[in-house]
Amino acid sequence: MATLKDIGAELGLSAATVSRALNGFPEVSARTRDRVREAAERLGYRPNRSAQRLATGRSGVVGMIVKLRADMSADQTFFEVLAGLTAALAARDTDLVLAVDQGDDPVAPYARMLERDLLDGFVLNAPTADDPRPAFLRAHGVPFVMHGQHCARPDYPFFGIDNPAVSRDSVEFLVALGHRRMALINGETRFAFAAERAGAFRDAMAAEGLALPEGFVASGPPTESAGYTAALPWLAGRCGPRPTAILCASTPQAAGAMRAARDLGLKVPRDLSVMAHDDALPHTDALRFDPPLTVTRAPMRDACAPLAQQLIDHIDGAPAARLQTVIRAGLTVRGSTGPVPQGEETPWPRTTPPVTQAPG
Amino acid sequence: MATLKDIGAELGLSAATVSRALNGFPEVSARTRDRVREAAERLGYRPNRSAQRLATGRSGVVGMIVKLRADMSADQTFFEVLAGLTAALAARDTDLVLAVDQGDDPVAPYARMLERDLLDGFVLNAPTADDPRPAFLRAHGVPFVMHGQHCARPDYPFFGIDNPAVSRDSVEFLVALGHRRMALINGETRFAFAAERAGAFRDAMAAEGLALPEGFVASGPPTESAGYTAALPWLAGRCGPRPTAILCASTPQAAGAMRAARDLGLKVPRDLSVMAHDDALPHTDALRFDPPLTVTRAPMRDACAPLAQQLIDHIDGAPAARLQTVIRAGLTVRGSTGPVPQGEETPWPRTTPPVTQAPG
DNA sequence: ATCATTGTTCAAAACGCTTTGAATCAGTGT
DNA sequence: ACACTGATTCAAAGCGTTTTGAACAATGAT
Repeated sequence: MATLKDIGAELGLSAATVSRALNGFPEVSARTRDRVREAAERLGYRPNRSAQRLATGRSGVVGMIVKLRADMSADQTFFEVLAGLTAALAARDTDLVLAVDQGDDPVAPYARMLERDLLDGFVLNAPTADDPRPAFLRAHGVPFVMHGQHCARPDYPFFGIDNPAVSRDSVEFLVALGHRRMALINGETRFAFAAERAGAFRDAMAAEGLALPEGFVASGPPTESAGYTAALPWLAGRCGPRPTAILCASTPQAAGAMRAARDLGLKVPRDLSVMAHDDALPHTDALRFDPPLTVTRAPMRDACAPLAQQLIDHIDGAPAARLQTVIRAGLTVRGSTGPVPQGEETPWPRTTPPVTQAPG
Repeated sequence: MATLKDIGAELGLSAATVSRALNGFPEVSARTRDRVREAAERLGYRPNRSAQRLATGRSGVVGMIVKLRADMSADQTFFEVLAGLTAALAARDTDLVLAVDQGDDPVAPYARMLERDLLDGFVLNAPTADDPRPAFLRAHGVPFVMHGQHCARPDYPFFGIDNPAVSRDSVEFLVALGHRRMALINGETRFAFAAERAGAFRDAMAAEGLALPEGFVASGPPTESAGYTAALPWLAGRCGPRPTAILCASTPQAAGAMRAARDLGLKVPRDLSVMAHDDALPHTDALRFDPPLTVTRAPMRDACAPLAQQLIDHIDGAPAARLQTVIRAGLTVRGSTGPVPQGEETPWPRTTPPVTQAPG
């Protein structure tokens, strides 16, 4: 295996110059750089990672904790993220090591990983509303990046979508179609994204002057059956006048809602509009919607490269404030939404005094 | 962060002695070793992995390729193995990095990983009958360990179970109960373990002088529906006299076979004996069998520590021949097997001349 | 001719560990 | 007293990088 010294000897240069040339430092002449690059290529030079890491003081390893369910399965998104992250991190000469965890303490696995190995940082995912991990890792001085965000304005690097906008855009879109009774099938409320979406959904309804009885906000996992179970009583009219539009946190939930409508003889979009947020996970792409589903869309796949980039920049010392990305999901109108049905333009009655709209 | 030199300074020793003391070399006196250990503990010493790796010439990283299905899911056993392996490898100061792969070429992902990073070795799993990976990795001089084995007598380190014995023990057990018509619901035939089990099943039947029409060996994934689909026509008598015992490659398949029996009004074990090989995966533990299932059992969880150990020993230079573990699955008799039903003691008719038993 | 300036390169130190070969020290037998 | 052991310990070299501080050469200005 060729080393820097070998290349230097080959060209009559010092190892220092060769190192600089390969790392693109400005003070080496263009001619030298080219000669070095050529020789490195020719000799099949591969930098020794251990030596690089020793010299730079970094381990070149970042960690991620995989939260397992009791049945030893993980989030559907896991492999998608794993594939994307390993590739993106590899491009920056960094390895990803995983630890699986089944415990109740959210920070314990991080503590274990920290004391065992020296990691350069962590990738966190699935933030909960009162997530203790950011404070814990900050206290230990460990860089990390979050996939998502656990509060509206975090002080750490993260990549997430504008969750309030998802709800707001959806409500406004439905209102423009004349809808006045919109229900929400949300994600699991322990997750921060779900809390944000629910809050913004309520705010948006209030901003439109529309009542929203509590019973018309459900929450559950991103499964077809969760969508079905939530939608069925609403559409059967068991909770009061049925909603004319249902907003779902995930596409499988939307599939369930549509099945509930079908079972009750309701036509989409004639009698009911259904829309969802779409993470564009490959396994849900297989869901064939009829009619095709109107969605707000933000491919999860697109998160990996920025996450890797931002984490490594943060490890390299970039301030967190510069490493925050919020993307706005785009609204794609398809066939599952339509104008409010004739005669169904009445909002729900107010069950409680109107909510005072939050400032801002 | 304390270094070896710090500890040496603290005790008036050289870094070399401290290194030896901590690594348990025999030439340091017991007193010194204790003092060093105490000081290391007190100063919170953690060895710098990069420095260790640079000095020893090893990267401290081993790789594993995760084969994904088209729907971005992996083997059910994946997380079980991941958790066990990372823990076992961590105990030997080694990290596991994963690469996910969806391609058709079995060796391409290994080639990619090799050229990108310098790995100390690989963990391979799910060997197929004509697995090209051992030859490829050997040609590149990369150590590896196999979970399972791709042929009867491999020349590489592996940890696997004695698959022929699984079939043999099961057949002999059923024969002892008087059964003469046994059918096999096997694993997917591309996997080596399934080929071994099928071969040994046929041999064992032949050794008992029993006919085995081709139609009574099925194969499929380890799912309940695969078991059901395979068993139903047999039990309905559509393929000739129905088997009095069914041997399954996995417990979900056994669940399917038992459901098929129930649907046809057959009682287990009165009318049909069912047994299976049990990998003891946690997600299948949830399967409640009624009656409880007779199994050959070899917990997959037990494979991780030996796999890690053998791989690292191999990297350290131990010869492959010393690093091969074959465990014999134990037979646990429960309620799903019983004596052959009265009047069903007749073997299947020979459809072809009796197979000459393979030597050995 | 001299002096600064800029651009390019180098030798050497550092990173923290392992390992080699030599040195020290106690104890033993002569 | 002597050399000879065996048990401990040490200083130094090395692993392959990155980075520092200095050196060198070419250029331009004085």
